[in-house]
Amino acid sequence: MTVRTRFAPSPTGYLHIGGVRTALFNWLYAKKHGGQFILRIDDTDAERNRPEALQPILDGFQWLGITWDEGPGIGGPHGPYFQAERGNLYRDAAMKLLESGHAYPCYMTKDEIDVLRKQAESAKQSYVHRGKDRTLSPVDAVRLFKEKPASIRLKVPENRTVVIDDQISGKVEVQTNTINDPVILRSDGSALYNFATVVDDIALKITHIIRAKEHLSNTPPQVLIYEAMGVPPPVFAHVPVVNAPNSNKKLSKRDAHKFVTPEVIALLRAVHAVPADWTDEQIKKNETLNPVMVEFYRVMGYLPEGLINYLGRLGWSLDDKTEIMPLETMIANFGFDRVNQSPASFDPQKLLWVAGEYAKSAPLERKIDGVIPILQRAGLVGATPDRDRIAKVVTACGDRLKIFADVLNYAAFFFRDPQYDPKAVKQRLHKDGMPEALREFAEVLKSTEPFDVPTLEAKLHAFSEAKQIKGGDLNHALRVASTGVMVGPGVFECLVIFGKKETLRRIEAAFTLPHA
RNA sequence: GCCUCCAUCGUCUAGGGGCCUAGGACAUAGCCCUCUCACGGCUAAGACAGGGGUUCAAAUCCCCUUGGAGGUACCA
Repeated sequence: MTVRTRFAPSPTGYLHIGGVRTALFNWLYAKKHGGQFILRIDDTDAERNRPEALQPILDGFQWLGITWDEGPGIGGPHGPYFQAERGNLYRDAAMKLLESGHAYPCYMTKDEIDVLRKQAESAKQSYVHRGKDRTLSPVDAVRLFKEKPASIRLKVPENRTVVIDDQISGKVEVQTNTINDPVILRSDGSALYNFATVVDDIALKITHIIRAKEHLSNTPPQVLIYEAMGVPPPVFAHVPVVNAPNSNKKLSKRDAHKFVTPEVIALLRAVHAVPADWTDEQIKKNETLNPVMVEFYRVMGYLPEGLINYLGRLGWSLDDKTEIMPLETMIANFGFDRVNQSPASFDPQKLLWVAGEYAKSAPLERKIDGVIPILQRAGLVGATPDRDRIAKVVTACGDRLKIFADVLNYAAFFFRDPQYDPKAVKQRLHKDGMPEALREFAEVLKSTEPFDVPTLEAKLHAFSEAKQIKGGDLNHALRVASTGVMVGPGVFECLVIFGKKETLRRIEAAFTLPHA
């Protein structure tokens, strides 16, 4: 039997980090066993879903390389893959359960149920719903339902223990006496999640249900539905949830705005991810550009493999020391035995480190491609950028580029005039004797040939030795004069990229800077 | 309230009775490298929630307490 796993996102317009991690585990498990990964769209909740909100989710998966074997865009033998289009299947399944005596139409009103619930509460007992119509014979139930439609509830068997052999949580036992007769079909004929998901998982021949731990308590009623439908339940694996950074609270969409800190806002503005005239409040309200969503990392220039690697290691481990591993290793070794039982906090700092590790080994062309849109958004290069020059800049930046947005921190001055940092000017450029030394060294630069790193380096050494000044000081002054800031790639690398003429122009311009 | 699940450094984790005076990684601090920053190297600090058992031996098994999470919907 081939392994079939699935992920069922709601089309909400954005892809949540926690959801991606769950999807990834499903995908890894399917890949590892040569099976299929299915994407099913959970769009039954009409109020919450907007049809146009599906594309960003598909785009997110595509960016990450999480491919699906059946689902939106490609179809498959068990479609449709949109739950909203499967309503009749749910109704048919519910009718079958009615006919087989596993379900009943519940004619009790909300008020009646409330009275019972209150009674139970005042007696300090928990209320477990058992509709009074559950004793109807199947024939009567069907007849009655046809005459007078109502919600349909599953008949939960009495005095039994439902055992779930969860691949991650272990054996979980629940007494049926604590489970309400769940509504499986609303009085308007639409299906409830617990029912729709089981009907679909059966139809799609899902063999392994890998989902977030929060669904563990949904599982016993679902197992009962499988039973009522006469189908053996699939294997369950409930993955612990992803918590917010440094927190023991679930990373949720609801709290997403909390992660849009002043630093994040500054970051988003820096990479021009949001229109310049947006207020902080508007940025906070934006749902997609938020550190809880994958789109944020795409915009900031994270390598998708890095995100995958990080997410794969969140709640799962290969061994006692491996942090960075190629996807093939992850696929070859993924298993429930090494998935943790407790929640894991999402750590943006560690993600950044992982991203940096991937950036180190990324091919130059990839980095150029990654950096261009960011430079374009910042208005630093045009529609047809000079790839050769960007290649030089990216090479000069080296390991400093952990994410592509870093290009703005380290290399913006290559694409515009220096913006002089007052502190740098004061400390480095206007240090005692430096302006004079720099002026003399500029003369040396004029005659420097070839204008390359070794020659420049040798000239500076010779000059500072002859003038009895610290090479470092001259170096710093040269950096500030030509780049405006204290940090960046090696000075000589910068000068070579500028070229002699531009270098001299920048130094000359720096002499006009006022003293503090 | 009731039901279910969870509990090792700030964070991600290794650990499934003796290899543990608890290992690795991120972050933090210091030193080294160095023209700055980043990278790299070295070092430091930092955890078995508490209490009972079981055992010659417990981070590891059992129980209780505490803490946390999720559920308890004609939400998903």
